[in-house]
Parts: sequence; C-alpha cells; structure tokens
Amino acid sequence: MSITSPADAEAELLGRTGFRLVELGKVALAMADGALEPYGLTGRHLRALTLAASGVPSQQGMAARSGIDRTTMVALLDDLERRGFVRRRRDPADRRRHLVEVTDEGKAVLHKASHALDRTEAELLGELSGSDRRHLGRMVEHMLGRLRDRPGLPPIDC
Amino acid sequence: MSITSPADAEAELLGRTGFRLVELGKVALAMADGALEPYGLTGRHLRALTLAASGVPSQQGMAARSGIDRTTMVALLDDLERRGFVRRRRDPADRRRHLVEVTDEGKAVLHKASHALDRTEAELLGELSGSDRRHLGRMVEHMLGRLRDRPGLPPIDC
DNA sequence: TATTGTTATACTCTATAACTATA
DNA sequence: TATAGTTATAGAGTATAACAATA
Repeated sequence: MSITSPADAEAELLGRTGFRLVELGKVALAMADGALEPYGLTGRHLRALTLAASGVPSQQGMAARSGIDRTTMVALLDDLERRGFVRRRRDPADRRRHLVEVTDEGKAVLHKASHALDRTEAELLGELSGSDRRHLGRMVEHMLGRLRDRPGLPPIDC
Repeated sequence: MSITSPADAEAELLGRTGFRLVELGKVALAMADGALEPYGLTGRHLRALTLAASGVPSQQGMAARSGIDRTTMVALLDDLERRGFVRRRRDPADRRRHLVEVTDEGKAVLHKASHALDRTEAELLGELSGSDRRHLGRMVEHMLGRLRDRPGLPPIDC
C-alpha cells in the first residue's frame, strides 16, 4: 500500500491493524484501571499483588518475572503494604531478602478485583461470539509468542 | 472464572485476552517506534505529520482531531519544522492561526515511513493467513467502534 | 565482592495555567 | 470577550546511581 493522495495519508495510517492494536491496548488498559479504581488499585498494583500471591520469592524475583523495575516494585509494595494487602518479612534463610505475604484482606481484594476484570473483559470483547473470542485469543497469543524475547521490545508488564 | 489456588492467580491474570491485548499494543507501538527511529520520528511525530498532510487547518484542529494536547502539538511541530518536514505560515484570513504545510522533504519522509510501517505490520502479523488477518482486523475494528466515545476512555492518539 | 532492598535523583511525557496577538 | 499559538511550570511515571545490610 502506498499514498495515492495527501488526504489518504491519515486514513492509511489509522487504518493499519498495528495502529488499531495500539489503540485497543490503551483502551483495554484504561478499562482495566477504571474497573480496579474502586479497590484503590492500578493494573501494576494488581500485577504486583498477583506475583506475591503466586509465591514468587523476593522482590527481585517479582521484578525480574514481571519486567517491572525493582525500585518501582518497592513503591508498589509500599502502597500495597500501607493498605494492608501484603506484609513484608525478612527471609530467615537470607536476611537480605524480603518474603512478601498476601494478607487475608489482600486475598479478598484480589478476588474482587478478579471478578471486576471478568466484567471488563466481557465489556471489551462485546458481542463477539464464543468462536470469535477463541480465534482472537489464539491469534493474539500466536503473535505475542513469536515476538516475545525479540531484542528491543518491552518485557511483559502491566 | 475464579481463583482456585494462589499459584493460579498469576496465570489467570496473564491469560486474559484483555491483558494480552495490552501487551500486544505496547509491543506494536515499540515496533512502530523502532521502525520510525531511522527517520528521526516517533509515532506521535508521524501522527502530526500525517494530520498536516491531510490538510487539517490550524494546529487546534490537528490537536482536536487527534486527541493530542495543543501544547504537545506545538512541540511536535517544532521538531518537524526544525527537521524541515513542515513549514508554518500565518493564515491571511485569520492571523491568529498557523497553516501547517508539509515540505517536499516531509512528503518524502512520510512516504518512506509508510513503507517502514508496512514492513512492521508484516512482522507483527507474522504468518497469519490473509483470512485470519481480515478476521482480526474486523474484530479489532468492531471492538474499537463499540468503545469509541465511551466516557472515561482515552481518545485516539499515537 | 556481589546481592537485596532502599532512597535520592534525574529524565521523559504530558497536562495546566498564564501570556501575546489577533478576532 | 473569546480564540490560536506559545511558554513556563508542575505532575505522573519511570529509570539510574548510590547507599546500608547481608551474603
């Protein structure tokens, strides 16, 4: 495809699937943040809380696994701890490390946030049929799988 | 879907199509920025240049159409003008306004950038079949169409 | 010496408010 | 009074460097 007239330039740019995927990603993130806002969480807070719930040992491990910078992880966990969703404890086996435990309140909010995201997902995918949703999911996963670990691209994050 | 065990929390979050669409959007933007980098452009520069090429009158109009703030538009056009891709002229009919014209150099870089984005698109969509690509494009457009102009969501941008 | 968590600092991106010139 | 463009400033978000405690 190439530009045939000046006025086509905008339509050509905006019509690209890549451009629309960028837009859709931003909309999806905004919807997720909106759904999490009643719980005082952002997508990144939820990402950190989920890592803690998964039992990833040490803040470094959480940072490495998620692509979130370790100094940013400190701030996220500060927020979560202030709200009572996680607790930090020195690891007796290696006193440099912190074990991050999810509190009962943290588990409860994780559960509620998960349901809120389910509703967001339904709103995002709209009236796509079940087979369309599966096809979309497969294609997205296929593209991500091919592009993951390619140099110069951002790591998984939220 | 609900959490059945702590260790599932992460897989459940990461497995959501919404989450993956956020990831894919970021990857697509990073790929586009990478492809444009040899021309000294970012996605937003290209968006501004494209608006100028489409003959949108006045910087305000360009800002309104794209959702880019008008003060940000000033900086983008400063960059483009410094590189010789656009020229600003007072509108004789309303001397408050600037007419933004794309120079020959600007048209040339727009053309080259467009081809670079075509290659990026091919890389992004990978080995999806033609019918898969069309189906993906339709589904993405359908979702965006339903969500556009919904309160609280970001405007089209780059 | 290297690593973990932390803090301080700087940098990027963007929005808000105030200014000017025109209408 | 309102609008177009501009500038100055401030705010979020993030990364880099340096530090104390521990290995």
